[in-house]
Amino acid sequence: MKNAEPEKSLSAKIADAIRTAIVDGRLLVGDRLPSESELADNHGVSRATVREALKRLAAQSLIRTERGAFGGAFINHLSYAEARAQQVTTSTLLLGMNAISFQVACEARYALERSCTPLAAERRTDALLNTMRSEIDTQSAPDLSDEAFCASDVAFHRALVDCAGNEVLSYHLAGSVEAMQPLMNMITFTARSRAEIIDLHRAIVSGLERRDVASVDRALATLEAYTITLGQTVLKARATR
Amino acid sequence: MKNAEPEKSLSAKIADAIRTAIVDGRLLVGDRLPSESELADNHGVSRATVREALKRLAAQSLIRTERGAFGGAFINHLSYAEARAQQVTTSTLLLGMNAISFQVACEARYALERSCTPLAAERRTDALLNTMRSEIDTQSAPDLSDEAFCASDVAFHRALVDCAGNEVLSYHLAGSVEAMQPLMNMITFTARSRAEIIDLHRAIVSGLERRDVASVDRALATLEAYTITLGQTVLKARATR
DNA sequence: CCAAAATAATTGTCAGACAATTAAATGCCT
DNA sequence: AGGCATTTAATTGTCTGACAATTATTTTGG
Repeated sequence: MKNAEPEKSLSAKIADAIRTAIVDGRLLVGDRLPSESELADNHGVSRATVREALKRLAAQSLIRTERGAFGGAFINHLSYAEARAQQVTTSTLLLGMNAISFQVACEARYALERSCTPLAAERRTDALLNTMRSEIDTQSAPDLSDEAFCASDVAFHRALVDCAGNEVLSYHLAGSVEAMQPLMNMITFTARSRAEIIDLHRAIVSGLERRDVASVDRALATLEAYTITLGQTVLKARATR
Repeated sequence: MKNAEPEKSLSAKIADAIRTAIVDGRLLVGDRLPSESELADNHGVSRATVREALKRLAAQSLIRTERGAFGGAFINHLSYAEARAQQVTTSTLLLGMNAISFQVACEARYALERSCTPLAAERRTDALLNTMRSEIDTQSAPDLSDEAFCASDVAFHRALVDCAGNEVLSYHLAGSVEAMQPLMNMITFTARSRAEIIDLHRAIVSGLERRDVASVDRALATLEAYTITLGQTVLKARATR
């Protein structure tokens, strides 16, 4: 039986070896890898090949490199911000490249978002409620562009998610909420539809304030249905164009 | 005001430029990038630098490269499998590196998982229910290792998530479910605790079969509470060791 | 003792070369 | 003309050696 694998390049193999060592815990945060020259000798390849492998790992935020004496490649501490950025990129591309129906994407996003309402109602802080109110104000400006409206919408929902007071949850939801933005940007929001959305946003804030889980959930369900309707309208208009 | 950025390398800048073009849709799936030599000329850098940039993009599955005449770097179609693999890696590392309490991770995971029960009850298929039953059988083997038990547990929950019949939802939940496995592997499952978990798994399958959302949700809530209890027991035992 | 300069280690970049791979073009034979 | 083998050209993969840039440490000079 021959090799079924599509013959990875040396740099890919070396990157895989190091990545596995990191994920398995054989290399710990802060550990320094050998210098590029040493790695090249160890693996019997040139320094250029080692560098390509290290750049692959750096692209995944697994390592960072420092120049100068006693510099080198260090196992990176993966912060929430980095992890979130990567997840948003991946999710955005996945949605953008796979001809996913607006409805399916929307369904997933609101299903996930509604999962945090019980925690959010319990733990919401005044600071986050104020953030949400401030975004509602932004959204109410009559001369706002559709893109700015969507951006504020994302900020509003991020604050909602953050209300759950669970960083891990916020991290996971970041991808599902932010990756929707390009799809949302395709929608032309009329004054009427903006008003509807803003009303629902107000209902969400009010529900959280009163710790009324059911009303928040209801508002989100209505928002989901309304958003899907808007999406379908856009698609229909586009089809007959 | 000086540059606040920590002086990115040329290869990072070039990678960023191409990545932005992909995310913004200026480069579409299947498009071919210029050859490495052309890119080097265009950007006024050496081929080695361009290659490092391309390897960064390849590490994120944004491009693939083909050798030979008319080969080159092509904008990759990001499949669900690739996106999921990346998300699992990122989530696993995030959980492994951030001293996240077992409780917080568990809370997030079950909150997300419970979000798909309504859809799962509505759309569950016989095939997936059988998968879940088969995993329950696996889990019931008395001589199963803890690791194998956890692996089967993950497979069970993946099937549950897939019941929702929404690929986007499955993708997002893959990270939260699979990234918990290393944490779960730290738990020593007694015969007693396995029996409890298996009973709850049976309740979940039965609830899905009857399309009884409330009973599935109840079983998941119980499972969450029980898992957190188990985790705390392990931590306590470890602290007094 | 302190500050300035030299030193050494290390990554970042470059230039040029050659090997390996692969699609297309060419040539040859029937 | 058609099919098969060979050549060609384009392109990525890898290697080598060099030099620039950066930075902690060491040395030197006052």
